[in-house]
Amino acid sequence: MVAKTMDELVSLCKRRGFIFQSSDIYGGLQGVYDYGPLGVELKNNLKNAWWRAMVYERDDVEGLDSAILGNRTIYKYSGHEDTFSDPLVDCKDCKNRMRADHMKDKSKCDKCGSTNITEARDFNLMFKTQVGPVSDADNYAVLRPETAQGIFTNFKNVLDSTSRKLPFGIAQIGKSYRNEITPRNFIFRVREFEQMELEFFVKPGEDENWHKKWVELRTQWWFDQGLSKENLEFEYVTGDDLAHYSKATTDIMYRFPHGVEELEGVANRTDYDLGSHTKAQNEFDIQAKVKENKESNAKLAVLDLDTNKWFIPFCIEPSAGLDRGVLAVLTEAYEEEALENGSTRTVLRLKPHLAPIKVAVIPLKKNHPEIVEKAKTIKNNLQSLGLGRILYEDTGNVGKGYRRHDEVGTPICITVDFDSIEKEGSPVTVRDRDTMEQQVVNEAELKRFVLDYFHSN
RNA sequence: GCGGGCAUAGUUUAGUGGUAGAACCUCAGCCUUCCAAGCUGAUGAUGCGGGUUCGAUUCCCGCUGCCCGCUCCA
Repeated sequence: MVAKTMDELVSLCKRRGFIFQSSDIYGGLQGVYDYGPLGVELKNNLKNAWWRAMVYERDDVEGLDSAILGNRTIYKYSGHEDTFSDPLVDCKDCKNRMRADHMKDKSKCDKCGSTNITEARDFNLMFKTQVGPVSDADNYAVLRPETAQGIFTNFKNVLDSTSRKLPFGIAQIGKSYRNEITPRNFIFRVREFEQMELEFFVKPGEDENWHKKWVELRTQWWFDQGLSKENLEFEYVTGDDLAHYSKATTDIMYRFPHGVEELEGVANRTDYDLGSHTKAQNEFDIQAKVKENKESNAKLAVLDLDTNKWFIPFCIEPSAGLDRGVLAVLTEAYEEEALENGSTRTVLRLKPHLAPIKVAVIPLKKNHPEIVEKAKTIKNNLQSLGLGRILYEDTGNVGKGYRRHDEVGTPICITVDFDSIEKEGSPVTVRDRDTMEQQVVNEAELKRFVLDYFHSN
């Protein structure tokens, strides 16, 4: 009995404190959302899982946290100033490209008069902001439209400080900003969003194999986050649909409530970015079509030890939307389960490592001092394991506590009852979210039990 | 950006030109020895701004936000 519409998710997210409309008390701000008490836990858990897999568990990736504000010159050479501009119309016949708001006749190509033209396509505007006290139209910085450029512009810094050799990657998680014309579908398409990007640098010629490899690795990672095979698809982006920097892109698509859409894009960015940002471009055999650059002060190249020649690496980019990941994980986990007695329960079957609350400790009677004290002691002991948030839960009765935690995805609930304070070994009841089954565990074994549970799931 | 729809407690909703009822949730207390039980009580809403009117949550206009289609690509 799976029931999941976007409305159901939005409602649950607000009710339980995962995600709120931003600036809500002043009418909201289009395409901007805030993460609440449980949302921040879920998002951080997903983020940490990515960082662990991409940085800690690999020997060929370094981390980075670059600034959101950037010198606009970065985006002149990255190609974003040209492509993230005003709404454009393309003529399919003569390939003429026009600004929609400057066209003489909105239905005809200015150049050849053909009516075979595309809709006005908005290449998302970048956000600009004034830096420093002087207001000057030319004196502005931009909010990055992708975290990637911070990686390319720090390429030499990272190389110089870590003595990396190809192939190697630089990983970054952070906010990006795009002035989307149409934010839509909850946190799917928004103006402020968070990306998890890896730029993986390889020798030209090895790029296509690495591209394939990264699609596989990233797909497996999404499975590890609980997404099921039947809800994932691939889309091979070709021709005009490719981004300006890409030679080939494979999109990892997920079946969201509103349709099958991109969760992560794995692009072969070739030598486009380093080639665009490097100085002395003509010293290298740059394959991508890049703009002439006389402003950069660094060579973004590596030395080929075999030929003793400097060259610009190719770059494979797995770029995932963190907010989209949160939405996918929530979509996958949400279930209205029909119970035998005819009632239903809402349960978020999140992978334990993603659950916002790891364990809830519930006193059977909230006004029984000894039971309450024992429950709080157990809560504190489990908290010290460092697994994440452990919650002392004493609202309502036990059944109510279970249902409440089913709904937010807490994998296990521990109930402290009279046996726990009267019997030898202080047994408590451990109740499983997915099966609703219970088992008795002595207090002394509880830490081990919980650790084992989270390590094996 | 274009076209269409919507906006009442946290959620789901009822209703009215005379300033709003409910259910669930939440909170306090009682009760309760394991799956949203019961009893008592409590908090809480007409998105924002203007107009018409004696009086607007209701009618009109504007704004904002959300949803659907076009569009998109993290």
